[in-house]
Amino acid sequence: MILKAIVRDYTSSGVPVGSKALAAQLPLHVSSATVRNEMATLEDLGLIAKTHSSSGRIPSVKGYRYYVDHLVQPDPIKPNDIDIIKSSLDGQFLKIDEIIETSARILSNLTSYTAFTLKPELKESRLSGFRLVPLGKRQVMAVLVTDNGDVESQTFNIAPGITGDQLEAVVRLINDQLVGKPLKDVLQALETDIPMQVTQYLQKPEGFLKIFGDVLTQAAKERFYVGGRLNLLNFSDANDVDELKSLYTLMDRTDDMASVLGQPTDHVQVKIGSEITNDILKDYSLITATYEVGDHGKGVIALLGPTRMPYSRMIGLVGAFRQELAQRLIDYYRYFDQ
Amino acid sequence: MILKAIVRDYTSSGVPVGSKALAAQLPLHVSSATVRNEMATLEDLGLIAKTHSSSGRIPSVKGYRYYVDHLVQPDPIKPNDIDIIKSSLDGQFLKIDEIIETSARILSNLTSYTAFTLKPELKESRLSGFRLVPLGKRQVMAVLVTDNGDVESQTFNIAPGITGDQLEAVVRLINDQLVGKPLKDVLQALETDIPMQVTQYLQKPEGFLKIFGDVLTQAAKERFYVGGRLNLLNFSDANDVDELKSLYTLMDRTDDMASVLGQPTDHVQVKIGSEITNDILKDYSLITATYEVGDHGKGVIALLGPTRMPYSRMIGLVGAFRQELAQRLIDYYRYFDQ
DNA sequence: TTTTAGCACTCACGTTATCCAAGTGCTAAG
DNA sequence: CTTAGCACTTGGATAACGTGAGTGCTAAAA
Repeated sequence: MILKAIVRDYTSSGVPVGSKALAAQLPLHVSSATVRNEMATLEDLGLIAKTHSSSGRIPSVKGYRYYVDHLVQPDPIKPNDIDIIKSSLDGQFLKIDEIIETSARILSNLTSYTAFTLKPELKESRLSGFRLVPLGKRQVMAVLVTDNGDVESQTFNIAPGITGDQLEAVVRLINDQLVGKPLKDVLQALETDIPMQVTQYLQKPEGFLKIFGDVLTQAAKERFYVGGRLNLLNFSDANDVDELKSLYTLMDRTDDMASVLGQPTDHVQVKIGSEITNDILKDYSLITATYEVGDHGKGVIALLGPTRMPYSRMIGLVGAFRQELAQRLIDYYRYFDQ
Repeated sequence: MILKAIVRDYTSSGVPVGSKALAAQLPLHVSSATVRNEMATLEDLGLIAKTHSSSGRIPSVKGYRYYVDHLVQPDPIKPNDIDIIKSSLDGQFLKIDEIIETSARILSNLTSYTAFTLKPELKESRLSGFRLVPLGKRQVMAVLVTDNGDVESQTFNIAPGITGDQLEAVVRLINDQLVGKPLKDVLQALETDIPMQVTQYLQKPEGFLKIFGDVLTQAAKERFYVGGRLNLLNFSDANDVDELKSLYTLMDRTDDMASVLGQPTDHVQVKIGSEITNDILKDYSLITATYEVGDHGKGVIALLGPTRMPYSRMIGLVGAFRQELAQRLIDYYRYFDQ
């Protein structure tokens, strides 16, 4: 009960909490001396710590962990919040990416933290088609489609002397050889076999290979959205510019972030401080959750905030949001699939 | 001479400069008392100011202005810098946008400030083609091309019940009625005539209209790139989070930034502090320059830094860069145009 | 055995005092 | 017109001090 009160107090006030204030607030009426004794025990257990020898206590990572695992009860979501979520997700979306991106924004607005969303994915995607669409005299658009329904495109200019026939031959080559293969394999083929084969049709294949590689890596990337980047400025207690910089840099490295999020196993999962694999985030906490979209796979939402975040509220919020989002996406697919 | 020395000193040290240090440094050998007298005059003229009653002097906006207009001589660019520029621009680019984007990055790296680049433009662009490319069962890609060579595309899902014929009819409608018109006019037509006409072919035209509107506004936007956003953290002396936030927000508002940059008339132009139209930037300085790409129009590069930036170096750098970039683009066009 | 009152002790933090270096304006002499 | 001299101002760094919130420990009470 005391640990719970300490966590609640500290996360809401940010000030180390002392025995007296605690005693006054507890449902039990015991004196501050009693509380002090208990606190000493909690400290021995490593659940709380002092900032200096005569300060109040703050929860340690272990303390937060225990709180989250055994004590916290998620706040029921406020009607107001659920309204905001519902109405924000209510728009007319013509592609899932829009919904996912909007989700990151909603979640960050609601919490004043930074939110991440990953598009639902069935499995590792495979190449299902590649095309070159001529647009003008020299302009061509490369379009790549995966079996997950992701589309990636890039326009580029082609060097003079290359004919439409040549391009068609190359496109045929790609489609014949690579359709159906996982993108990873295709990327690898691009390093090995493909260049040689393309030389049959193009004298200088570099341009084409570059563009093909670009759309390919683009498509192979996780569909990853960030909302509320600027909120980092609020709660990054460090005025340390360098730390902020590396944080921002990290958030733009899709791969790193994807590995930080991992594939959460639980519905809602909390990683606290040093539990996060990435060192840069060792003073933050991360709430991750999956959302499942029927047979269209599952995605991830996540929330990054200070270690001393109000967990009960945030866990409740993320829990509610994952359900709303899943529902919204199921509706989306129901409409377009049929 | 004294003003010049004050600006040079202050921009490099950041500390208000006093009469004694100044006297020691000047090519003339006069005493500090003399310098003090002159400084009093400069202050009366409003060219320099004190931070407090017994402090050294710092240049005022007016002082910087005078310095930039009459005293500064741009540093010749360092061989090292020119190498960096040349080699960074030397890559294999298949589209101008890549070059422009890279430029922003180079410029920001070189200066540790924040850089902006605008793609060269001939004039206001006009719609030169619109297409819908079917990709899968329900997926369609909308592609819009302007006469400036800009391509904008979006994929989206179409509601069941819409046939290929219907879409083709709509595409024909768009192309018949709107090709050749300035994008602005097209955007306006989208508010007025078009919706009604589209209803002839689609019962629920909202989806299509949304996507068409999206690619259209996207294409109508200035092609605008920012490099070194994070550098703002270095020199924003304000630890004021809110100010930083509004700065970042501003930089993402393409329209606002475009209006801040204006269409510079001179080759290299300097706007200091409150001279910048936007209030948020009143404590910063902006160096803008145009670069001309033969008959492919002209673009803008810009550098945002603190008011106390080393102008001579920055002006020299931007001047050199605009030429390198122009040359690089001319080469680019020469290769792909022929 | 558990709880409590009492008390000496610790430490961060805000306030105040003090000193110092760097600078200024002004006056009178060169 | 320039300069030496001097009294005066100011921000910033450092130390001294008091205060309040908190602690641990001991001994008495429950």
